[in-house]
Amino acid sequence: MAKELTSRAENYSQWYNDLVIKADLAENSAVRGCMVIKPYGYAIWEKIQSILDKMFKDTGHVNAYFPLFIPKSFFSKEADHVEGFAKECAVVTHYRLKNAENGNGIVVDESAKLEEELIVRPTSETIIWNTYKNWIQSYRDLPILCNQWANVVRWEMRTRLFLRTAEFLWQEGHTAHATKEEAIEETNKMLGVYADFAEQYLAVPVIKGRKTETERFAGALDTLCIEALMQDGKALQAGTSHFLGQNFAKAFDVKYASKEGKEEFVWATSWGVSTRLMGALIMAHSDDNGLVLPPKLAPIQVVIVPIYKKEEQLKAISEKVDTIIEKLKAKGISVKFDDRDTHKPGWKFAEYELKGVPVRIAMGPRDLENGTVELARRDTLEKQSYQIEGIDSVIENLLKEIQQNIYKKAFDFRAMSTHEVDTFDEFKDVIENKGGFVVAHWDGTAETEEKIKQETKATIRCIPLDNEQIEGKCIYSGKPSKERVIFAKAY
RNA sequence: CGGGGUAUAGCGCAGUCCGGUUAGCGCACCUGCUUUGGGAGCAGGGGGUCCCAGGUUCGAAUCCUGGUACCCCGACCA
Repeated sequence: MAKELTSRAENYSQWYNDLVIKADLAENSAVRGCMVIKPYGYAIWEKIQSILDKMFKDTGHVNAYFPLFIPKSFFSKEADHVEGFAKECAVVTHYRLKNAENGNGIVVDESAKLEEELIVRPTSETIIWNTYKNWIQSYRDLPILCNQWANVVRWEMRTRLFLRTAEFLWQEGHTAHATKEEAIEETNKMLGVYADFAEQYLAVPVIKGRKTETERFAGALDTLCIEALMQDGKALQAGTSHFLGQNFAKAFDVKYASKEGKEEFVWATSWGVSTRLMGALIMAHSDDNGLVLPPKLAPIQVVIVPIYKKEEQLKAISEKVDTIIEKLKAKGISVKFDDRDTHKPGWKFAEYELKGVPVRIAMGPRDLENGTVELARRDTLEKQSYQIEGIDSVIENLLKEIQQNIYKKAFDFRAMSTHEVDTFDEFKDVIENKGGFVVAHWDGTAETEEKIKQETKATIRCIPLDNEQIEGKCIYSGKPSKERVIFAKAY
């Protein structure tokens, strides 16, 4: 399988696509640019959802739901916002079909044209702020801390499973605050939640940073992000948290009466992560044997494969396995006993490796005699025999160790793939030949950023939040710079 | 929207240039026997609108005309 995955893969993106499909995560749908998330892939998404949802609630947020369709007029109220999204919107123009007069199938009924077109949401700021207008009168109504789990549609030119699909699943938080300070604090807080999630659950190290003006969200005053590095040396924006200032409050006329009795515009934030996180998960950890899932997100943490010749052997194995399953479940570990006789053990081994199951238990006649099982860990592919007695604790610890090891591996890879450069020649060389994060001085202008992008295809991923302030010279213009920023080619 | 490519079984492909047996191969699928500690072996079997429409021809997967869909590279983007 390893050979099959790589030999057919002409490049990294082909490898990625093969992996997604073979690991049974997702496939292209009949609809252009959309994907079908298959049960195994969706189980991972559900894990991501449930953990994030708890983190949101622990930070005082509640869930709500807003409409899929946005009247066109709403959408155009914030100038930057419409500018940023206009080119990728799906538009609903009619509400009825009819039989074609020539008897050839179904056509759009032209008499059912909508007075005002509806936009399928590419993001929900406008419809939500139009709603918040009715919810907010006084400082007593603030803050509003809402999140919604939803699908959105962005009519992208080019798509790739999980990384960029025309329709994707995400969560979008939309908060309203009385003061600028509070909104900025919220923006930072949620970026922290995302970073914690990425590092502790996805086991993907991320850099918390600030987008440059050109990379900023359409309509935001400040966009914070977490940037991750994939194994092919390209960067992936894994989540964003925006400080929207009063832009949307002004566009939708959302004011509140302050304690002092003054009328003030509300301050806003929005933040989101999407099914793209699954792309990050896949590209950060997988190897040629398939997916490598961090135990905290694996739908199946332990799979048990019996090895037997006769029915009696399977029976004997099943009895032993039952007690192991019980103990594991008592520790909250999800376990699957695959006793199908339609596939051979070797086939199952390969299959569960492809699916990234962190720990595999094999039990055969040899083990029955010795009172042992064989444990195999997915991250290192190492195998070792253990006594059945106390195996639940061994596995519990092993899962923790795998979680840490996967993170460490990704962390070391990023450290190894991060290069500081001081000249543009060096910069071009690293971007071209090594990839990864390139840390360099930049003069702070959009012109320089644009020129570097045109010449190298590398963009400024972010300006790290905790960035050390060191004087230097811009690698491109030679003008003074007060800090280094992170460049990379990105997905 | 520019440049390139592809369309043949569930998947991956050969055949097309140079028209001519019953359209073929690998994987997958079904049956049987032997197997089962790393994707088993042998034997047999099923499965086709050769993208669509028209044309040329005794004869078209193959040639001609028109259309459609998808993929890759750019531009755009979470």
